[in-house]
Amino acid sequence: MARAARRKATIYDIATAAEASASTVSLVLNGTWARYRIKEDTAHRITEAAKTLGYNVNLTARGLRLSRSGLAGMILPHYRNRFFADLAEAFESEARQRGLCPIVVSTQREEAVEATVTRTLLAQRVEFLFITGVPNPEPLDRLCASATVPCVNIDLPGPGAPSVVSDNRAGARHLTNIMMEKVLRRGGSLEAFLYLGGVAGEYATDTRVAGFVDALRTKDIEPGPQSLALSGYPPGNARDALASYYDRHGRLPSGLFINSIAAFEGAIEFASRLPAAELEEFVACCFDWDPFAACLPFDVTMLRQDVETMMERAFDALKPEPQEDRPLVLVPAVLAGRKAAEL
Amino acid sequence: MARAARRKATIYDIATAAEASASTVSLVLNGTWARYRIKEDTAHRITEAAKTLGYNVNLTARGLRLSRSGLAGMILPHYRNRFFADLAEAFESEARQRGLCPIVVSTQREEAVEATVTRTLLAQRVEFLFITGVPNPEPLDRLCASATVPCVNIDLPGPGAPSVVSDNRAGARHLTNIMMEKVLRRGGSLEAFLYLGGVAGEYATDTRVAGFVDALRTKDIEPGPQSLALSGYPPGNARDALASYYDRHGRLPSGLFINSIAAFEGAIEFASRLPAAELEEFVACCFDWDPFAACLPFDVTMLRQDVETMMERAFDALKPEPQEDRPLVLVPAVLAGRKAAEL
DNA sequence: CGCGTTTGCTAAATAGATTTAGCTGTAAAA
DNA sequence: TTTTACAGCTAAATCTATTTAGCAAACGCG
Repeated sequence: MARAARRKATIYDIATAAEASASTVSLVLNGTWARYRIKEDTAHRITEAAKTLGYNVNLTARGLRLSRSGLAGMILPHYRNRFFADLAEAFESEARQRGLCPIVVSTQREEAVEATVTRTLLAQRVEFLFITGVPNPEPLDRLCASATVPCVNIDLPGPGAPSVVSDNRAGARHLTNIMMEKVLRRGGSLEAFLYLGGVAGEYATDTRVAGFVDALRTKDIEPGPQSLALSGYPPGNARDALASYYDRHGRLPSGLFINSIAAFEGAIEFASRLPAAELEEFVACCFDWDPFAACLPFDVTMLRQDVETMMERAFDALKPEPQEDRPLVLVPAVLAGRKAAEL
Repeated sequence: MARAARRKATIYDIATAAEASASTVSLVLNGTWARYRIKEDTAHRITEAAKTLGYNVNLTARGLRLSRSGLAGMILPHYRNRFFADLAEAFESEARQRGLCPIVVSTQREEAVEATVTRTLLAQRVEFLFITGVPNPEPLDRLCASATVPCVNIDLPGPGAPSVVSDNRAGARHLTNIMMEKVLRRGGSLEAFLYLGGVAGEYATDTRVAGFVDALRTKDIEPGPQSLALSGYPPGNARDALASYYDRHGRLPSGLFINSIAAFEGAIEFASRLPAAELEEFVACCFDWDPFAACLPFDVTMLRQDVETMMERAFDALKPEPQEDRPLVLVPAVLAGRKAAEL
């Protein structure tokens, strides 16, 4: 216990202990010793010494020598919903399978943070960077390009790098179709549909709205601007937008398309204050999944984005041959949760 | 555009471009040049060259030289609930404020993963490691100790390192008191309380159960083993445990104490299949918060663990003087969400 | 002029690993 | 006979940034 807080052991310490050179230690510890025909006895002495000294390789030194950090970077807005949480975990799992150490950093959707975090990750020499949920990834793509670090845009695409996104349009169409069917079966009106949340001009929102409109048009309904409440990300905005709709119409929409889970938080904040009877009269859907949201006391259909496949595609996009022919990869989303089973 | 994919610029490239030595470049780029009386003109030439070459410091090289990686490590089970998600974000924010790059890695509650991830982070030379949600952190604490890397146990404590946890007992007592009051006001029975979820023998569960028991005893009720369904973490287990209680008693418990959000997921899976009337007859609480869970169609009180304060305390525990006098820091949890406002 | 100080900068050591070239001698292949 | 392969290992170069010791020129002062 005497001098417990001494320096960490290095290959030089092992070399001394095992009476060999540092190079030999390196070769042995890297398992390349067979190729370099080092005597089994020597190898054994070295591994023993390493164990005794509690040796742990210094990846900083290795990284410097090899110009490979062994780090895989990803930035995302936050972890507070299942989409990003699952995305982060899928990323970690894929990175680890490839022998890389994942670094995931959240940026709270702040442009300044996005830029500084990207710069830091590039300075840490991450071997590539996944950029998730950034409305305009182009400046970040440029930063990566100037550092010659490959990157992929996820969820929100950009022209500066290969991009992987959910098939928003098809998914939204599907969700809307399901809502329409349900409303028709109840004898409700398709005219009173509302799209809630998201940001106009942003790829994900625009493509989902397009799918929503696609579906309604098949029933000869042309949703006007009053059917679109693109209130942004903050839950409070969605709550207020829904409250305002309720005030204007004296009731909830017959079909509510919720852009994403953040808007859902706001919607439910308002809706849960209404009498139970009113909730039974409407149908909702959300382009995201959450286990609790799926159990709320009204009819809600949720779509789960296929984050595992998205991650696989993102790693594919890193491969040597740049797939110039398909810089934008669409991944279908899947129905999820309790209500999905009933369909 | 000719030779775009060349090597990244180093201080040597800048030295060549600015006709100075690498040392001067380093001094200038680190802002220490005033102290080393380097001419303003030289400094200017160097910063210009750095900008032109798109220089970005190599933190791997710096880390090797300084024996400081600038990395802050944390492991946690997953990101899929607000507790861990918020913890991760609080950690990132605190780490960044200290000029460190946060590395958070999830371990899926698998011991093997916990060990290998810890080893990897130590090899990356993180400056310290926060160990979160690990039932038995001791082996990991030992790994850190043998690498002379400070660590802190969070959420689940251990004797091997300073620990920071929520004040589970006081929080559980508080929640139970609230439930008892509500049940009494409704004229219900305090005998039919159930504690659901958690793992017997695990610190968090045991201390929460203790608080639950504390509160009931003040009303002269001694909860027996039939009042404790410590079904573990998987939501499915909690669902089945609650279903089994329902089968045996023909109704839900009058007061349901849910150990954590994971068990809540299972509970709601079962409960949401019951008729609405049954849900109105019972009261629940949970030692965790979730925005959707708080809006479910029955009376639920949620406690939010104060992750921001927990993180502050964890960083405090890193300070030079080891606070041997209080190796276990208790952080009070706070009532949260919609129902909290009604109290 | 001589001695000491200040200015402005650089050479060299250092951090901990990886990898290539090479040491010396023998035996097999060309 | 010459070349090559092999044995088992090590010295030395390399990766990039930091930091200290110290050099040369200019300057000050009596």
